[in-house]
Amino acid sequence: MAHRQPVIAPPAANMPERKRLTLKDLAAEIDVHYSTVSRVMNPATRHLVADEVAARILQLAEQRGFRPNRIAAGLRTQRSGLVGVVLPDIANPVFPPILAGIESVLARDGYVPIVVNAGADKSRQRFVIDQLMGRQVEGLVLATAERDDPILDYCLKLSIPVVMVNRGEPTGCASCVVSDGLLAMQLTVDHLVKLGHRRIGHIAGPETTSTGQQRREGFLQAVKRHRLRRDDYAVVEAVSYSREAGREACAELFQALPGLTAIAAGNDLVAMGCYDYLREHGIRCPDDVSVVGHNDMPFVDALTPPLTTIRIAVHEMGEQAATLLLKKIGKPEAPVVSVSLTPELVVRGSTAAPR
Amino acid sequence: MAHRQPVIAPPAANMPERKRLTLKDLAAEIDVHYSTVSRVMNPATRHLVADEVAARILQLAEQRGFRPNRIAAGLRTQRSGLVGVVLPDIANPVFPPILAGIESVLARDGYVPIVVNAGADKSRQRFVIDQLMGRQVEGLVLATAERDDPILDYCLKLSIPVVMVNRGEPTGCASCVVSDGLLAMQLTVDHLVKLGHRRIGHIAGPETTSTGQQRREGFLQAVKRHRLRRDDYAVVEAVSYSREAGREACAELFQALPGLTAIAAGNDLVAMGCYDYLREHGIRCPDDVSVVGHNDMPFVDALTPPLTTIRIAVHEMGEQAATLLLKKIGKPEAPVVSVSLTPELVVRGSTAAPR
DNA sequence: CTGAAAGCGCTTACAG
DNA sequence: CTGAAAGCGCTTACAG
Repeated sequence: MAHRQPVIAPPAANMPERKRLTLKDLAAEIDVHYSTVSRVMNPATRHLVADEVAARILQLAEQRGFRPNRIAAGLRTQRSGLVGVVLPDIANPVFPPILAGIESVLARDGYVPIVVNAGADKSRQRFVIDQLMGRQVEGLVLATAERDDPILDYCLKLSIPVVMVNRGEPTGCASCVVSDGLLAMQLTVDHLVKLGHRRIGHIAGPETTSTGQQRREGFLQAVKRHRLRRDDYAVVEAVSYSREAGREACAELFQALPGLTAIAAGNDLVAMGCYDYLREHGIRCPDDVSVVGHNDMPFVDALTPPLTTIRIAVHEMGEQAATLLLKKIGKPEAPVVSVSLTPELVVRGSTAAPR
Repeated sequence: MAHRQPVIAPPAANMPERKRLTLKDLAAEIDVHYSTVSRVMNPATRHLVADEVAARILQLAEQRGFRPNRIAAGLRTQRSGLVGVVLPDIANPVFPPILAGIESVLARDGYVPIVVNAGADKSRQRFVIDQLMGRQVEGLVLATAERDDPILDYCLKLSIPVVMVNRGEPTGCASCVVSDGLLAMQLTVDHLVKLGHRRIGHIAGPETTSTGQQRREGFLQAVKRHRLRRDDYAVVEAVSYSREAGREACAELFQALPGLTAIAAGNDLVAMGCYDYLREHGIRCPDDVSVVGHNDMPFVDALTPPLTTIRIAVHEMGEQAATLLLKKIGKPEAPVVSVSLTPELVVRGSTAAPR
């Protein structure tokens, strides 16, 4: 039912058919050269102009609502003020806050992000990056990184500043900012063990992602540190970070580790898949099995039971990524830096002592 | 714990320190005029060039990875290929899919969105729009619209193509695409009445939003159509679309309409606030009170009980908005159009017959 | 079919 | 302190 309503008023013939103003337009009005106006509009060169003249120009510009054309300026200065942000899937709730973080620090330096949803397909990602390059972005934030990602090589070959966010790449060829997955799993397992659990499964994220790998590693380190016996823990891999994959992996995990009392899920979506499985099989959480998530997505506190999970510093992640990128843009020989943000365990209702 | 790792390899001195290629660079290599290369790079003018020459140029361009500078082209053609998207809050889960929808249709025409998080403050929104204007955006998608929004006037004065999304503005000065709130509430109340409810409350969104207003209106129409008695329904207003405001408004509603058996919430967040209130007061849902949300946000099916709600065509909303905007950009005298998308009731576990 | 030229709106040495 | 000029990388009439 898409109903249309007709035009209310015909386009007024005398509408302010304003061609956008230019330096020349303003200059003509005050009878100075347009280069003078240019100097005044840029705070950094303003001091080159007599105060009185500058004031007059500024006032006129304000009054006319003049905004210098950044595209023209960018062409001349070879700086577009644009940064590309490549996302695998904007609908994933981790990304909005990361984006907000990125945007907030870019804005401080007059940069603006172009956000593109590139999906998981590498050739599509490459296409999208080409587009971005055509638009003269000065740098790229990649949230799509995988192990041995060809896209990263591609960017490096393009010699464009890049930073990876959320997922890293262990090669040290480009900066990245991630949440510390080793520590996260450490916190998770510590919590579970302290509650008394001795038989714990982990549902890992895909091995192609750095997060999946690192959390798996962290889990393994943690159970060993607690001297769990080989046959008292197990890891299965979810084919993707999704609820459905979580449900399936949960079934597998019960096969692999019968009698388990706790699950460390690869992320919150996977944890929700565990909830689904448990409910279907009449297994109560946390009474029979405890579940811990990862990410602290919005509203996981409203699940039943409220999900115990790892909170990652997602806004901060975006800020750091943008900061690093800006630094790299300003100084291409800036060192490659790998930032690892400290996560935090949020204990809610999905974990309890085993029976 | 932000640990830094040193540079792995020093920047190779012989790195492809590639200045970005230009038309002239390519032209020089094949010994044609750069205007010829320009004609070839643009599919629309390609036919002007001899096939053999065109093929050679295309091949070289491909080989060199040449991407024409869209900034320069934009300056020359006065078309930036940029569209601004102004969001009140990107963290709100309605927006990501809208954004995805917008982006997908923009991409078809070679446009790209610049997304800015402008918050709810009008002067900040104006600032952000000024920024976007400076970047020569060709049009604006506003997701921030309110009743009598001064920002809309501002855009109109700027005479830049605008379309509003998610929230509308009844003045008919600019196109908008929204979900049909009247129908939504109709569906909601029909469902509740059919279950046997006769004492129904509505928690409306803020009156400053078109959605809040329209849904309230829809609720009122629907209860009247069902001939509910004046004292068998009530409306209270939540100060914002948030869980906390929902919880507070829910308390008020129980004051205003004691013995109510069903709540039509202004949106899912508000519905979650109702869940909170009910739980705190030992009122069971749906046994004692049924709750219906609005939006079908991700994961509300995982709440306990799974939320009955109104699904809005959120991706489609973005697509339509972008389509309308592109049309307006191409033809400024295009009529103002108001698109209203049909919502759908999704029945889950939070509604049942009253006891 | 191809080249030469003008110009989009800026910035920024270079003179004066 | 201000002006005049060149040039960023394109597109597109205009000639030929």
